Amino acid sequence: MRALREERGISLSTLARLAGVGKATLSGLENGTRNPTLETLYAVTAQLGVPLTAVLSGPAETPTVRGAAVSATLLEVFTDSDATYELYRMRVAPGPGQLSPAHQAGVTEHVTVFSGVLRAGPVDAPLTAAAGGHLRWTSDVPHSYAAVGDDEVWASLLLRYPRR
Amino acid sequence: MRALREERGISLSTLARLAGVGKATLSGLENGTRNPTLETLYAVTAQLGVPLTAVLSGPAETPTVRGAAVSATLLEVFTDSDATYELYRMRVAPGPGQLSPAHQAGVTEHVTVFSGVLRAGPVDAPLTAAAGGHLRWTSDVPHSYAAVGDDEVWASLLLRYPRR
DNA sequence: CGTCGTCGTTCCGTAAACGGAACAGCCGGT
DNA sequence: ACCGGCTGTTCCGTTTACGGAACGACGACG
Repeated sequence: MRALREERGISLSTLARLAGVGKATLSGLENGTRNPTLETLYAVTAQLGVPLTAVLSGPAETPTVRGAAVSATLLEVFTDSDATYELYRMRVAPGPGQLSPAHQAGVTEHVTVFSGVLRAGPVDAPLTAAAGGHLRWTSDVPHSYAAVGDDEVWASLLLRYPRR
Repeated sequence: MRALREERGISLSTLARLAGVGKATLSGLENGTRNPTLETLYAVTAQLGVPLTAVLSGPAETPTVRGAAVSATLLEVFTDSDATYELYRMRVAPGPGQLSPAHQAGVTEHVTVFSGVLRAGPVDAPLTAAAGGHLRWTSDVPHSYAAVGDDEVWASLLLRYPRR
């Protein structure tokens, strides 16, 4: 935490002012003598430009399963300027589902389901998620997308390309 | 958060006892009327068997306006390992809307609406999007989220932090 | 050697998060 | 209808995290 601040070359006083927290708070936070609220912690991490998870010792495991594909309508809504991320809005119609070939190595797919039930992932071991669920896998193998049941599925699809 | 508990079939009272926190605390936590300390949050998530990152959400990104009902619920679904992107699933309830303070300079917000009509963006010049629409703005100024009409809004929220 | 500016820590009154208890609502059994 | 046990919410006194101010330490400058 302190390291994050120091490698940016800003003082405790400055960071406290920028983040809108007291110096006493930030000092105690860096020394581990306080038990911060989320609000406080976020104010500081946001100012440092890192997500909360960057300062939490949390495991944040990555249950990487492989494969998945879209049998759906993809609407590209955003591509990052340096093209390492692509965000899509996805609709999967009821039916037999669709297959997607393997992407380049290192590509990760993130799917968040908003309505319906989606079965997606590697063709040999697909995952299932209902509304609110989130799936993740590395898409360097063939993968599939299918709506479970009679309802269409709406979801967001985020493609993450490896840093070049 | 509440969903995590309910899908395990345990009551609020039971979880509070197992996690060693007060029922009032857990109740307020699930309803977004508290700003929990890390200690409290960890006690609960550890008992649920999920990492802290599984429930990190709204209060941090859109700090709960004290005394007011929270109208936007954020569920973090994914944080990139190098911490330049955060993907959220967002629900905005009908009502007066919710304000979010300015983020650090250079942060861009991307919102894709899945259902309902969302009015969001800088407080002085908000944008509107219906299902399928996409909004984007730089979030270094205060911005707001509000559902237009009587229907709740479901959307994805992508936060892009500047490359360091 | 004094003075100034900034560093990070500590003190302290205030605001709020905390746990326990009391509460109303709902069900199932008698 | 009555009760006992459960649900989740609200009330309230205690604890504690909060920010502002005061503090000593250090370095730069005259």
